[in-house]
Amino acid sequence: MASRRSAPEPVANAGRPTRAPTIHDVAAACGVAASTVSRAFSRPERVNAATRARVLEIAEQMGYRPSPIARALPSGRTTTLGLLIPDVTNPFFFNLIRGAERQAAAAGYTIVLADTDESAEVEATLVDRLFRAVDGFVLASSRLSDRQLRAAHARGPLILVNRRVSPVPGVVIDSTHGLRRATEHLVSLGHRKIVYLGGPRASWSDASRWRALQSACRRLDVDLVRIGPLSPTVEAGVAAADAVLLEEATAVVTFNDLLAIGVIRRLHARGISVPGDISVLGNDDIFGADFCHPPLTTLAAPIETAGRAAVDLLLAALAGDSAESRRQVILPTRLTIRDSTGPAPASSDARRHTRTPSAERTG
Amino acid sequence: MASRRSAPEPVANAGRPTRAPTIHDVAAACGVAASTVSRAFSRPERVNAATRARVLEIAEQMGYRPSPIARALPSGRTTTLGLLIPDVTNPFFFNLIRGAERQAAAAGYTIVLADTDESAEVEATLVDRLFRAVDGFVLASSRLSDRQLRAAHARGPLILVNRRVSPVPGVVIDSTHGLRRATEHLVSLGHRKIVYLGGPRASWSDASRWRALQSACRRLDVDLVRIGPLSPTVEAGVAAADAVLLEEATAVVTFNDLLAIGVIRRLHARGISVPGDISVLGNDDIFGADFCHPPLTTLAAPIETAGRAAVDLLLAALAGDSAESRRQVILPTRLTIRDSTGPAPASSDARRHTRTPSAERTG
DNA sequence: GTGAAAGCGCTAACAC
DNA sequence: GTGTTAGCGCTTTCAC
Repeated sequence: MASRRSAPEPVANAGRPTRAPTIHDVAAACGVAASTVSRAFSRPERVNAATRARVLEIAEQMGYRPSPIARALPSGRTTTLGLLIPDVTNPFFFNLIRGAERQAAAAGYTIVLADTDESAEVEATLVDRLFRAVDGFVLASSRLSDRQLRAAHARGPLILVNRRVSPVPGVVIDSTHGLRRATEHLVSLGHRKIVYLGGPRASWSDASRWRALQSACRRLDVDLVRIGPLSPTVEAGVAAADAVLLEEATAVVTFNDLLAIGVIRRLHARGISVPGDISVLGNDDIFGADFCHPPLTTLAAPIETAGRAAVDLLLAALAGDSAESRRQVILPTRLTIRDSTGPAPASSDARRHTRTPSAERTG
Repeated sequence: MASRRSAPEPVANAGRPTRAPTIHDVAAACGVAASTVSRAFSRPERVNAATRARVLEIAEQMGYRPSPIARALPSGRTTTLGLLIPDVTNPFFFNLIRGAERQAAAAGYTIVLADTDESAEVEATLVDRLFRAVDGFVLASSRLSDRQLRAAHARGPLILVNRRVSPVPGVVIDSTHGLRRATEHLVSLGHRKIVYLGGPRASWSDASRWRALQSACRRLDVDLVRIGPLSPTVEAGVAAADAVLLEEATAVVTFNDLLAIGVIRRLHARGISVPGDISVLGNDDIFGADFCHPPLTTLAAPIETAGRAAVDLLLAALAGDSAESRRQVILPTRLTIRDSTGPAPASSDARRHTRTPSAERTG
């Protein structure tokens, strides 16, 4: 927003800003060198208390504000962190953004937010473009390849969220334990066959959840089938619900809550009761999971904590704390039982709705 | 993320980045002057096609990326837009952020996102701090005073969302018409007394909605009382529900959907039916308004469009289009009828729940 | 069409 | 403790 040329007189020409005062203007007004003004702001302890006070006061009077741009050029530090998200409107990321933003702000850093539109190509372009403009990156649910991520990490500080690529530091939400609890929960309710509604193809979380669910189901000897990959949206859930019915399962676990909400909506529309006929279990516990109908049983993911932790790791890396910055933070999920899961229907009931799918589809 | 000193050799020292190649490195490798390399990137038409091609190719090979910081210093342009939001976790703003982000990205701009934590002071500090780091601001639901906003506008490009302060350009969502429709809707259902649950004290939208509701109620001769100011959250809605009952109204209109969801939750907990005993009408149509229980009748606000429009105005201002950049965009809301509003109960019923509030409160 | 040179506003040695 | 002097990597006149 800097304009140029004109002198820094306090002319009130609204809209057409006058040149903002620089360090030199302040220096001249104070009768000191520019470097002293610089120090008064960035290294206050290295300047005489009296002169510092005078400099600060006059600077304040003149309306002087240090230019972050000019400051960043010689120092190499922008006090800015890049946060890349596949889809800013996915509610899953809201609290991630919040956590990251809060933690960054607390440390005097500003967040540059960009949406990669679920595209590896866009993501790569953004990393390239922002590389010199930020001190480091937090990449949430990155769609880049392992190779690309390692290369980016070699170029500068980089933290991954929900992705694990050695040796890049990161924070992952581990659903392994939670999905075992979830499976036990379903089995205890009499469910013997589960459908998993998978997430996006390139999603690390999806792969990880699928593996965890497979292992839990094997151990507990329950049938498991997978449908997907699916876009992690309500609409995709609506569209997948009919396929779920064809599988003749009594329970469905979804990659995320959005899919779960979509499935429930479609099942309701078809007159199928949740959890009476089919139990639905989500993942993430997003905003709304507690007030949808029925309230969703889901694996709560501590995503705000993850955002905070990612920024902490990044700040540690920037501070040169190599031990801390090599860490992998693992956050567990927590099974949150609400009303979308219930006892499996007696087997005849369970199948009534799915035995004649073609007839029902026309309804 | 620039490091310094070391030569730009392609050493594979992971984590410790080598100095990134500059325009001078490329120039040397091409046997041209640095200014030619500069032009090849920023003014391609002013350089011979052949040399341009060579420069671009060698630059690509060397992995050269222009530094946005260094570029911004002499040019004064950062190709970055500041977006300030009172609360990034408020779902109302999600689509605003999306709209702004998409529109900015399409024009090659990057969004710097900051959360003002609903505080005028934090907001003022952020504007100050980011002023020289961005080309302009979009302030959503600003908590600053009119005076502060005019001053900021005089310093540089600034667009307001959901706030109207002449002569600062902006986009507002006008609920006047929508609230009249909403009131008619309620009156047609037999409601004669409405409670309005107000939003934050400093909210322009709240004042505007209150005025619109007053005028609609006066015209239609229905009783209207106001409760608030309230924080625009589910929790505040829960907490305000009991006070609503004391007013012996049959309908409640809330500043936003979050409050509506909170009110409904508390009413349910008390065994009061929505819309059987009381109708609830929200504002905004946020994510979740369609799948909460009962689905919310609400005034849908085109907030993503607002985000897009705000960035458009800002880009116009940056392009020096003074006509366009002085515009006020007004976006209407749309009454979306779902299931949280219904016929007013017969008057004896309507009062049963509120006549003995102290007795009920203990239950 | 291309090069040389002078900054943009600040930081960071290095003297004094 | 403070001033002097170089830059940081790029853009931008101004010559040629």
